[in-house]
Amino acid sequence: MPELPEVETTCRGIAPHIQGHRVSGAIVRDARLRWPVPDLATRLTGHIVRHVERRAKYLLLRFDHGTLIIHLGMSGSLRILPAATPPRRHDHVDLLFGARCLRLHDPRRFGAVLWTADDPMRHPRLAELGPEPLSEGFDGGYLHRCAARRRAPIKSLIMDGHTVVGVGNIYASEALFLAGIHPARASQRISAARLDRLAAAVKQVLAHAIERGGTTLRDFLNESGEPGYFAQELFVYGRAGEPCKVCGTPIATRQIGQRASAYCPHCQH
DNA sequence: AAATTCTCCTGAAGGC
DNA sequence: TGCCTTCAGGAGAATT
Repeated sequence: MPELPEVETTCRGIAPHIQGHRVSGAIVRDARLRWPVPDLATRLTGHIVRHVERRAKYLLLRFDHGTLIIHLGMSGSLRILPAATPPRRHDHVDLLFGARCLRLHDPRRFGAVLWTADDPMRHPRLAELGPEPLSEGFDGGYLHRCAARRRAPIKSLIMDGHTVVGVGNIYASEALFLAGIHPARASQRISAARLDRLAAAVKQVLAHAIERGGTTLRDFLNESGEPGYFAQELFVYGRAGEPCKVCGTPIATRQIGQRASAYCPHCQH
């Protein structure tokens, strides 16, 4: 499940291999992703990838005549491989660069490959997104304004891309633990001081994970490509029933906004 | 407007 | 061993 740190790591991993390189062809083996994949061969062959960047969990491959927008969904991954590498099951899309290719693998097909000839930031998928969590625009004050008069659980609020992008279930859970805030607490009933701590915690867990992802052996030229987080560093996510690492109380879980949510009943209020 | 529910899809895990 | 059921999960769409 690619979270923001993994998408960022993917972005950094593939950029050196395709930025400034000319697309020599494309193969769409299965166009049935979240939305139908457009005819990439016709659209991209002969064009040069000018820049690779990330916005939220979207990867943007900028060309002179438009931008390819890629989302990895729940199970997607991108790798740089020899173009002749036989495709495995669920290898849906190849962007060819001479002897190499950028290959999209996505078993659950929740991912997306979209094309826009206009400013990608105005694309319907990107236009309404909130600030990047690691940007200056995201802080306690901003979160406090978002939380005002909102009765939704704080966990739902920070996982909503309109509030802030890239905070998935793992990092929302971990950040709320670090901030000592119960995931189900009504957003409007949390003090500005505690929201300061929450914003800081979100930045902390994401920055740490990105740092780990960047320093971990991730070779986009070969296999590898494991999750960008480390189970032994998690305080609550995936630890239901296990003792809290701080106080020893068993970690509890409950459904919040259709998502499993783990928290420490003693440390989080 | 805000909140909630439904939906997509497959691999993994659990039950027997 | 193997078949069947259940479930997770990002985020858009539909619904209340």
